[in-house]
Amino acid sequence: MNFRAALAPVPALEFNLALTLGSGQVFHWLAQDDGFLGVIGDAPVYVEQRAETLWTNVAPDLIAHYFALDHPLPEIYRSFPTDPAMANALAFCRGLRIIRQPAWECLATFITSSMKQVAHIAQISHTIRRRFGARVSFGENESFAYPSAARLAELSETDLRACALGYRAKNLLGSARMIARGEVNLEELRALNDDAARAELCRLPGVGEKVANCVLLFAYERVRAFPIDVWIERVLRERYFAKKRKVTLKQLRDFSRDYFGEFGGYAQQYLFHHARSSRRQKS
DNA sequence: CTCCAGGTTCCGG
DNA sequence: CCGGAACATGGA
Repeated sequence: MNFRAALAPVPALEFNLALTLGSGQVFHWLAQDDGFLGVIGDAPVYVEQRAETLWTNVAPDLIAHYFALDHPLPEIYRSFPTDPAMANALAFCRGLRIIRQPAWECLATFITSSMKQVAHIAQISHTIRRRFGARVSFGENESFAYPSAARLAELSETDLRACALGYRAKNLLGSARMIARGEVNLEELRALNDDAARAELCRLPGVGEKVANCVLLFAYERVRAFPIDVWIERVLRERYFAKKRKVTLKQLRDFSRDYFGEFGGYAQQYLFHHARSSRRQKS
């Protein structure tokens, strides 16, 4: 591919690109050549990793910001609790970073994530992008930006159900319309503390505590947010409450908030990705 | 065919 | 606050 001759370098210490893109926090990147093809906002992006350097067609600053290359991983690792489950997850996920996604596309994809496998979420994301998003390209590469809330707001529920969304179509449409009308302002959320921002997100249809925490973590840099999905719930019950009979969701929430600390979101993502990877290996 | 997937919402104890 | 049920779809 001729475009690869013009790639610019971005220093990237303590970073594993493939691990980060494959960890279930973002869903639209596709493997191409020795790297990945995707979109950041409206910019078509190719990025590949060679040792401790990323090579890309876009501005290095854009890449460094999106992949959160400024997050202090050594400090984050030191903050992790020292228990066997966490140690295994860290050994498996070293170099995985929590990235900074654009808020709306992160929110929208997690609204469509409920009771869906990661592969399905990616499939839905690509269908919505291809049908309703702007086509962007550089050289021979073509990608599709995620359609804005205003764009989705003008569609019908039938249009979205045709993307295999099922009951999630109503939620995505309802949220897009509330945001398009200005009833919820995703930019103003940045000024709020975690609890206030979470409460604001939960006003949207299809957004409960888990989805709100994913959005806080993956789009708002709230690295303490600890989403509890079926995988993490299993990990917590099996590895941290092994002896207990009845453990409620509230107990799990309280425990994880206190136990995993100021970078709990990182701990959560490492436990999540490790659990999911090792489970799929077995079967 | 059955089971499950990065849940949310509503409803009765 | 807690447990159950309904809600769509597709892969294993």
